[in-house]
Amino acid sequence: MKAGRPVEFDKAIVLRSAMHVFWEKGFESTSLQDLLDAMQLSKSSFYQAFLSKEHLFQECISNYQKEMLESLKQDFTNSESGFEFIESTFLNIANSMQNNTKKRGCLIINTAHEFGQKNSVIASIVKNSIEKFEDVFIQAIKLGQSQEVIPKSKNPKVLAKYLVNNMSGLRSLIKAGTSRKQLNEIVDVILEPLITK
Amino acid sequence: MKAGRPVEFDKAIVLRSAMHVFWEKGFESTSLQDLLDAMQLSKSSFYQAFLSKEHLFQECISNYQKEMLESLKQDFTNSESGFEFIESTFLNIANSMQNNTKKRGCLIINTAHEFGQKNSVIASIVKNSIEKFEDVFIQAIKLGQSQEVIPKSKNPKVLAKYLVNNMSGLRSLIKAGTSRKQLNEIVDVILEPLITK
DNA sequence: TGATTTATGGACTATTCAGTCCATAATAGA
DNA sequence: TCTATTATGGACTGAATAGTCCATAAATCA
Repeated sequence: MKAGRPVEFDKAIVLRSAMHVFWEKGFESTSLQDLLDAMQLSKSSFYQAFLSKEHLFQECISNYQKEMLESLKQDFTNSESGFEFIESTFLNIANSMQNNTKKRGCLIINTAHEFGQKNSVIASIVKNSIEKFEDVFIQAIKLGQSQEVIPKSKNPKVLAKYLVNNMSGLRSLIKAGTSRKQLNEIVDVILEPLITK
Repeated sequence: MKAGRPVEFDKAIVLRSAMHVFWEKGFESTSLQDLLDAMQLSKSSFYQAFLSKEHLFQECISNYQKEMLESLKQDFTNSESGFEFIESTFLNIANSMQNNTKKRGCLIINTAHEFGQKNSVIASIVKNSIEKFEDVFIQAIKLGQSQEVIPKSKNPKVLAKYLVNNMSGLRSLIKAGTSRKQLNEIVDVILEPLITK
């Protein structure tokens, strides 16, 4: 029935390329040309496939969230201790700054900063993402409680939000140039409310 | 000896106007026209007085830092308890989100996010600012320790960095749309390491 | 008043921006 | 091979960008 010239690129691959550019430079500072170069697409193909820079961005942050969440869940599944999962998640962030590419921080948090509440579609993707991350922490905290490491008096939901708060904070401090050693010292304090009282 | 047409604007006043625009929109998304409108200046006067958009921005964030730091120090001076000063600082942030204008967050943290380490001049202003804020917290923690509220076993420098970390985190969560109630719950947890053990 | 000095308004430039459009290329099915 | 269909390259648009430049305005000093 239908026919037509076939697409010459793999959508998943070019989406990933675009995501990395946005992650590196943010939305506003990424020009269409930056995207076309990274994605190796002509303008026509770009607009045909992604409608606009903003639509593409939405796809990118949704993709990012999906990948990061899966990776976090995987780490959690592989971990036997609720507390140690949380601890290693934070240590990973603190030590990721040695890696230049990781100074980009978290695309979701970056987006929260760049967009705030200005764009409702993007704001809701951000909010939803944060809640998903929280959910993983909630499960880890509950596991830690059942393992008698985290006190049962603590409210898992509140603690999880506190953890997300500190994840965001670390991202900011990394961008501000805080040293790895200092970040690790901070992480020690961050974990205290999980085990005291 | 010298003469010449006198300047028709108050530099401090127009600087403050510019600062508010940058605070609201960030550096990149603020156009020169936005600035000229807010400052009520012609292009010539602008460039004569401020050299470039970037120079102006540097002046603005330096000014912001000065003002905020003075305000924080004032609060500290007016406070009798080291712990209560810290507590009320955090509660203020958590509750500031009701105010629309405060959703702008902290200009220094916003700048850390927007620039990262891309611009060394700006990066060093940001780093310096953060250290100044830390210093106030260090003093407050030491006061709290002498008042037997904060355990003397704690390292004031590390605790102060932890507090800055959480300040940044709160700014992010506010931008991401977290509710006031949730922010207040988070603050309760944030303060725990100051008083336990 | 006239000379000097500085500020200002606004025209101008060159670049970049996101996005459109169309002629053409490349395929599948008949 | 012919037709229908979709993808693509690249020219083009109009708006916005930061920044320059110069003639003129407005003041002081002599």
